[in-house]
Amino acid sequence: MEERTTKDKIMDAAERLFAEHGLAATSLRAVIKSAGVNTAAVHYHFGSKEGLVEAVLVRRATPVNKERLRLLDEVEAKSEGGSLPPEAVVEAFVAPVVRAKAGSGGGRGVFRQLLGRAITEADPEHREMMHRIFGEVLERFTAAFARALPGLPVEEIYWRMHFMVGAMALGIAVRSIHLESKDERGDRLDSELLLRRLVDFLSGGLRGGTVAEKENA
Amino acid sequence: MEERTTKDKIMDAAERLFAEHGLAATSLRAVIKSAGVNTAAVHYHFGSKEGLVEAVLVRRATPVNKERLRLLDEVEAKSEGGSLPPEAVVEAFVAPVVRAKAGSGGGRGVFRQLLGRAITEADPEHREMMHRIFGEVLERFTAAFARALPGLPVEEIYWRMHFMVGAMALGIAVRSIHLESKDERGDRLDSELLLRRLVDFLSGGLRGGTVAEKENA
DNA sequence: GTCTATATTCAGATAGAC
DNA sequence: GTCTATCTGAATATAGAC
Repeated sequence: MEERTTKDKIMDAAERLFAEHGLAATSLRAVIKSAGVNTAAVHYHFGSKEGLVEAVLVRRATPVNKERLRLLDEVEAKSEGGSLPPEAVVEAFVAPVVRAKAGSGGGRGVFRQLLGRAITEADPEHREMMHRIFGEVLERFTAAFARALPGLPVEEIYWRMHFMVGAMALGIAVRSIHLESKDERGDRLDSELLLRRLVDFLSGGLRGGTVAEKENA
Repeated sequence: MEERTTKDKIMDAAERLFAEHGLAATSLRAVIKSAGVNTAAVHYHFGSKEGLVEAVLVRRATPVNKERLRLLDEVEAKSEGGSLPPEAVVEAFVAPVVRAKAGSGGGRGVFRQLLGRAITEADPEHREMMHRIFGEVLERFTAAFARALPGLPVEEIYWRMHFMVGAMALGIAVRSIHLESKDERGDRLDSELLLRRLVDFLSGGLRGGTVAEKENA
């Protein structure tokens, strides 16, 4: 199978345009034109624009989530039942997203859009989609953070995971702005630098004091 | 002047709809209908949809930024030329946003949308607008963080401020989901709780180690 | 400053032949 | 599975009377 199917052509074009112009601002017409496929093909293969959006997101998120869980497994294996280093868990959570390669179409751009959506859109349908895509990973990491940070209430962990996601999202967004003049090698190096900065910041945040402690003081 | 002008009616309606459905998803038609004004009034007063968006954002951001600078002035005055406590600077930066009252139309919702936009939209026009609205405040706080965290390179401060903004944005977004069943009193209390959680997390993050330190180790 | 009416463009989605 | 042609609605924006 050398041939890129119509479905793939559509997803590749959509991903590139979503990353570049945003989800809402990208029309199916633009996707169709860019992919060089027939007008009716999108509805035939994906049913609706939302269907296409989800398909594109899932295609990128699947390997990223798999890598996150693989790294977390490694960290847990190394700990041999002892304590988990918070930095290592943070890194397993963040690194696969930051490193998601631009590849053909811009995986990072798609994640940037997706994470931005998590902020702007609060409707139930959208939350369901996010849960389908990230639910399992979030549960696994919530448990891991609970182990890495004994004594921190689960509710606090829940909030801090959201703070982490937000910080990561804006980090990726800002980086995408600073990126235009870089070649692939510079891109790679910048990824690692952003990752180190994020891990430092987030690890420090996770170790911060808690409201409860202050109330008891 | 008891009368709400047409301009105000439009801005109030737009703000409510922007907060509820998002900027892109809100049509001028919906704004016009909700405000009960004439079809051409929006273009007459604001020139375009973008003009309306900016007017709404500026109206909310102005008092918030003023309050941020007032709080920062207080913190700096208290320090009397000595060291600045990072937590106090963080709180001055975050509190006015978290506390922005829903009022008539949902100030917080508008900020949520705006911050989401900061992530999803990377086009130059949009960045210019953000700079017009937040540039001055960001410069003042960059300087304050530099004083509060001596030894931390300016570039690191720059990145950590972005991480803070992202964490704050997702915190506000998640809170807006958990909010529907609360009355005004519960709303107020939750604001303060989220604020404490954010300040704890962000202060911890600011104190985190740096890439440079690790490279020199 | 405000109104009605409308121009113009483009969106998402479908029908039905092949 | 893919094509052409088109429906239906909605978007932003403007013209020109009052």
